[in-house]
Amino acid sequence: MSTAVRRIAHLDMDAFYASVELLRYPQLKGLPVVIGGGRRAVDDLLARLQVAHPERHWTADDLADIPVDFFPRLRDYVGRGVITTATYAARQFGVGSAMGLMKAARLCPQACLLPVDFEQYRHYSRRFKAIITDIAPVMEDRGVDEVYIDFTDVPGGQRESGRVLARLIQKSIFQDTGLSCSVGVAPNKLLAKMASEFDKPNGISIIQAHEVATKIWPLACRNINGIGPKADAKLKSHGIEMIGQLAACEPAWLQHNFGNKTGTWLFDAAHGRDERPVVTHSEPVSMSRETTFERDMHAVRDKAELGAIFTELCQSVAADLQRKGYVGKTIGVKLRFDDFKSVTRDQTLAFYTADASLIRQTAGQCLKRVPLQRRLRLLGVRVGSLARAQDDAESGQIEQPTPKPRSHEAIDSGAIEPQLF
DNA sequence: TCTGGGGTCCTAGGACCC
DNA sequence: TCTGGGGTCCTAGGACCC
Repeated sequence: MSTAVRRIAHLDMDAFYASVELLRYPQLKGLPVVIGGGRRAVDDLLARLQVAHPERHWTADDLADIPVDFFPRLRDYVGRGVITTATYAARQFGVGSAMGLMKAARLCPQACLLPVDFEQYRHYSRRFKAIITDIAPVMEDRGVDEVYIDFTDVPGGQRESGRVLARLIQKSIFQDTGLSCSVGVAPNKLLAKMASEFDKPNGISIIQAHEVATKIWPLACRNINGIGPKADAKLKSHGIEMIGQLAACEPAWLQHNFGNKTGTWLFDAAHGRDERPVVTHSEPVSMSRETTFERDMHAVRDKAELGAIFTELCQSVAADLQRKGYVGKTIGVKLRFDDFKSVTRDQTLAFYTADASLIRQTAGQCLKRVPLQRRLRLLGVRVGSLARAQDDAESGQIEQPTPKPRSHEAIDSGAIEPQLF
């Protein structure tokens, strides 16, 4: 087998959505630009255009023709959207991903606001990934703007500890798309991911196995992919702020305080140990659709509107399943209330389906098990326990009539009210 | 001025079966 | 009648990631 040193790269596109938008609107280069707001931002934008240029009827398809001086500004936005991404110029103002647009508007009112165009981002995503696999075929998809690449057995993958190959990939992507990315190369995914953050944008960073103490231990624990806000806060409550401190903990103490599995993982991660392979293919586990309403909805007063949205969500999930060739048998709903608390309910059928009306019917049963006193801000529909549609047909498990739910005290007792759907 | 949408994985309790 | 474990499936919630 290979005697080569294991070298894993993590490649992260730089401000991906924003950079794609700047390809389309180069006149915005260097200006603070924020992307987000969803459908609402598109509608606002079109409304502005319609007022400014009434001689033409503007639709979402016309956005590429938007006149330079009519980019909407953050200060004009009203609504409950969040920022999906922001250009580096906008980040200077403290504006960033997941921040509410209203808050961002106070920090940087002059920032341009662009609607999210996932079609376009997916297009560029496919392009840069195709360039990578042409050069280095063992690639793991980590979403629209990130991948892991196994350099170990790629010709040239060992030169300068991977730097030469990283540079080649970086250049090839830029030449084809005009987009830049940052790459980290290390002995494993955990370290590679951290390395790619070291020199952004357009950087290449190498971490060698012996450099964990010097390059990783001085970093905050939060930099470990997998330590989120909760785990970080808990570590801090024990006085553990830096990865070096985590590495110095007794494994037994970590296991006692964080559970066997997490404790072991924390210790290994702090020492830069990670044996996970680069996974080139994976099957989806679930598909879902959800929507946050423009305003909080009342189960009774907005019954008709909610019902229509609910049906639409079921139809969307069904369409997604059918388009991608999957069927599922666990149907579920998700609700978020005005106090931001969420609940889920699901039900597993005795057979697989991708049928919109059956999903709607089953999801409706789930919904009946949720107390609906509070107002709703979000409704979602999920289908899990997926199987490929063909496999399912071959095994003769295609839709059968009556779904057989397990015991449902709440439904049977009729205790839940007000009832909907 | 509150906080999107689409996912994965883990935990934990209960049902149910052997 | 009382006593076990072990294994799997289902459900609900939560942490985390992009």
